[in-house]
Amino acid sequence: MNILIVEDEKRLANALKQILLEQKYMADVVYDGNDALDYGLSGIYDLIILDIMIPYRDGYEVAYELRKNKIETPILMLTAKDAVSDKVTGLNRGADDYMTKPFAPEELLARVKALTRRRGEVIIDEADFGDFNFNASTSTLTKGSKSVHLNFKEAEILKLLIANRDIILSKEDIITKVWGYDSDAGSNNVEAYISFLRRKLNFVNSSTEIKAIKKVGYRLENKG
Amino acid sequence: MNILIVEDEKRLANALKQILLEQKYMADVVYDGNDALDYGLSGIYDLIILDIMIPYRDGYEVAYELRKNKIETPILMLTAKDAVSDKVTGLNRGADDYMTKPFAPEELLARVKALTRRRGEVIIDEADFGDFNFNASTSTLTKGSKSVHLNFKEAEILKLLIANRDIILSKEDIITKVWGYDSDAGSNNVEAYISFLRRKLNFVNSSTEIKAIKKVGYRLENKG
DNA sequence: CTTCAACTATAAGTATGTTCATAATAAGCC
DNA sequence: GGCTTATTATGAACATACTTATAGTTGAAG
Repeated sequence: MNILIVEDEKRLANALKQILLEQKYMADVVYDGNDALDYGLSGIYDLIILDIMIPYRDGYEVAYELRKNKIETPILMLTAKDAVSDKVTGLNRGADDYMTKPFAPEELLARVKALTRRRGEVIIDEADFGDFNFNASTSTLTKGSKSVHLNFKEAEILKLLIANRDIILSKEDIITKVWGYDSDAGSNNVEAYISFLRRKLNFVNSSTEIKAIKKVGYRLENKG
Repeated sequence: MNILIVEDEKRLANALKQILLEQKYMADVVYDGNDALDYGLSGIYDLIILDIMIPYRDGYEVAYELRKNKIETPILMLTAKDAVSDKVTGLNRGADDYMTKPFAPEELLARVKALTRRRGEVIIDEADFGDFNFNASTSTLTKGSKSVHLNFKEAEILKLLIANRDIILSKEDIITKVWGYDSDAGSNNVEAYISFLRRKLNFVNSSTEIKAIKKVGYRLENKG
């Protein structure tokens, strides 16, 4: 899956690329409207993430030109939170969706997923690890007949741990991915949630453990 | 858009049909697994909402048979909340998504929308009424440079009011659609939220009013 | 044994949703 | 028009869920 990121703020552009690469998307980055148009017109992308406030041509114009040239690539527009939104109202008619900055990585990924979903593709977001099952669409952690509901942050962290079962996740990783790239959450926030998660894993009698590797991070481990 | 509802609990089946018809979907209802298969095999549906616990053949079997017969219609499975979910884990591989009962109409509609979305179709959920703009994907109510965030219930009610701009919505309607078909919320719940909404409309200096029609319901009105 | 990272209980903060009591308002009646 | 009554409006209290912050405890490595 190929994604074009159009964003002049380098820090954000890199963060976006990072987030997408980790989810096995391919991502290219350009920093202004002219390049955006060049790259976009190639038609090789499955999605274009397009900031509105960019040099040379703004996002609206890029979207408009692409559509005029019969490029049907889905466009996810990014707007600043304080931007006057009636401008948006009338103008973003080339976009398929948009979101306001700043945003949490998960929100971005959900939208990217929706926009790149192919007909017939399964939505169910259910994962197994060790002896438990985690249903992301209902945020329910189950083992046998026991279930608990996970709240948002617990669920995000558990999903991360499951997705990265083979590598050790650092607290910084977790903060960046769950709290957001510009969050100021501290490491203890992560520790607290890890603690909540362990309690719930324990509650459903799972034999899976969240192992802490000192000074490095966390990893799921399946004792059994 | 054609939807097949497979649900033996009549009350729920009717509620589902109601909800869908109001959103301009076409909906047929059948009450058991045999009929589900007959109807489903016709291939005329864009979506099948399939309860698991139904007479003759359960939902899993229906889904499996459909897929075996090359029917690619998206399937949204319904499960009871207390159903043992590891059964689900292994078996629902014919389904595209599923949700647990009971659910709020909006959750259903969101999933239906996702499953029936066509490539290139716009997701942006933004509505204008009178002088304000409401962005459903960020739950933001805006007029000019002023914005407020609406919480879930406020947003749902406002969406309802906008969508039904020409008719008067009764409190019962609102309860059914926002709180759910089996909710026991009272009319004052609605009144309270209407009050919150008016305060927020006022905060952004909108000249739009939520007009109360005594003994009947509410309607948006655009003074200006 | 000491030290530092990790752990966890608990409290405080924030957002949301519900309920209750009372105030305001409109409609019907004299 | 005033009076009565039913309905709606609203502030405040209450309840709950989630998140963050504080601080003391535990435990492993050196």
